[in-house]
Amino acid sequence: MAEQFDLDDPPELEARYNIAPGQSVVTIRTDSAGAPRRIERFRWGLLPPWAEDAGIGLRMINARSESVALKPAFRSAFRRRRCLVPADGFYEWGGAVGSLKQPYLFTRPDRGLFAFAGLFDVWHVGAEDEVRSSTIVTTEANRVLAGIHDRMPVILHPRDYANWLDPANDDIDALQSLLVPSPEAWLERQTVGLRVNSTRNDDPECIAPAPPQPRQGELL
DNA sequence: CCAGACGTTGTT
DNA sequence: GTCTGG
DNA sequence: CCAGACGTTGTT
DNA sequence: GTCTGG
Repeated sequence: MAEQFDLDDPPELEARYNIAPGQSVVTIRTDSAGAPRRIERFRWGLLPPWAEDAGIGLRMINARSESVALKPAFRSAFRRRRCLVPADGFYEWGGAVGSLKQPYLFTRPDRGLFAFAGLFDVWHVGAEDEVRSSTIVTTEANRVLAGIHDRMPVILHPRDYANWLDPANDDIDALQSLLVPSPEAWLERQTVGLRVNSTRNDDPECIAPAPPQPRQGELL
């Protein structure tokens, strides 16, 4: 689960529209400030070395910025194994629509890429095999999320990528100070269809605007 | 000291 | 591994 | 995160 | 309610 790519010969990464916890995400990290950055796929859901089974990771898909420096599950990864998780959108779920939840898509206004603050870890299975996994740091939501959800993933400013990635950076306070809600201008919100709620749907239709809701009294 | 947890989200 | 609770 | 299953004996 | 699968 640590497929690695050559940055001098960048791969065509398949587009994903609906990534479930436990599936792989693309990550960027580096061994040192001077070393080349690596693109790798890590399993989403942090598996600390002491995990007894891979199921632990499914409960570690996010790490709270407020406590990430102290929690046993994340502390060492926060100190020494930080990464970026590039994406051009994320979903959050708002109130119920009948028995289902309404998903919303958040993107940059220009639909460009951003980078989540991520952590990774290495879980050893026996002497040979290992699983590399990652988690995404969350923080208080900004106003673009208002009324939908009170948490959001941390989106790093590009000028902070190098500091975040440098494994030798041990300025915990400075690192922690990066884990804040993004400026509102970085994101816009769009209502998308309920098909996002099933991770079996992973295609461009997931990010299409939601079909208009027929209202009561309206003819079909 | 040993044993047991180690997490987030959202809900009641 | 490391922290918390007892 | 959300959706969907969650169970055994014994057989239409 | 809680666990599993995606």
